[in-house]
Amino acid sequence: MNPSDCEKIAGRYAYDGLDRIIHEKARLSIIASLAGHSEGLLFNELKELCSLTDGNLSRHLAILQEADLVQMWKGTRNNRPQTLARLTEHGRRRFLEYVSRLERVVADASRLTGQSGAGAGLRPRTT
Amino acid sequence: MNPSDCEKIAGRYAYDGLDRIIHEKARLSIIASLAGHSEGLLFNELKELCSLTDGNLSRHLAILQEADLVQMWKGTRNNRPQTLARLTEHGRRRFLEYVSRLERVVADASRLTGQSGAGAGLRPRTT
DNA sequence: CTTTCTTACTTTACACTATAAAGTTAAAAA
DNA sequence: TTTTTAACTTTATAGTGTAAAGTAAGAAAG
Repeated sequence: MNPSDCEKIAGRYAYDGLDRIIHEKARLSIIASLAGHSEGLLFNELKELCSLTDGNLSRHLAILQEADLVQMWKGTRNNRPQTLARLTEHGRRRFLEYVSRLERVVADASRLTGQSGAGAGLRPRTT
Repeated sequence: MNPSDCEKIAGRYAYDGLDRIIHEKARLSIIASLAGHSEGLLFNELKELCSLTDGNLSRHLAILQEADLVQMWKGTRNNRPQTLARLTEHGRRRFLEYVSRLERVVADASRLTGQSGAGAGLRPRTT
């Protein structure tokens, strides 16, 4: 196959690998935070790092836990309940997979630079 | 500020710049396709490249047009109506901006490689 | 020439989901 | 013992992605 042909194959830009659960902005924040902190992060640390509200963070963590991407640990610090969140090994792998797909998006985008278009003689839509 | 401190600042992983309109998977597909084809793409070409249904593509194109990221041109080929979609200059800029934020996500992720965690002596949650 | 078929979309209705407001539990302070 | 604060959880809602149904117009068939 001619290399330039791959531009035309069906699904070339479908980005199937962009895992829905990870792709959501808030959860991407959470997972990226956790990826950089293998020892885990406390609920409030995550809240700050990701600029999320309590309820929002709680819901997304539940979704991530459900999907076995994140593991939650309950404990106490200074007689206060504390929740520690950590990436699971599965979550780590899924995230790395996700990122490798992201890299393709970025690579596709670099193709944009330095292109200029030519008009096709069609009239602009009126509706 | 110590470089290692930036890991802790509030909002460090909020990824505010991840434009909601572009971030959506289907629209990211569409925009990336268009970014690589400055001459524009026909409705059916986009449909194929992004593996989207007619209705789906139509809705997302309308949203992108509304946001002035994509421009639509109506014309005819072989006595058949044809719609050509193209990135606007504004859309091109917003996409490049978006991609530069994506690159940060990818950069953050590279930090993941080669880290191993240590347990914190907390018990696994039971609920 | 008019009926059916195909093409190229658009509109609509539904199911899903992200979000924040309200609720809960328990320790600490007053 | 009442109030306040901390640390979440649950719930209600508004918003959104998706596919099924709908539309318009040219082409083919009879």
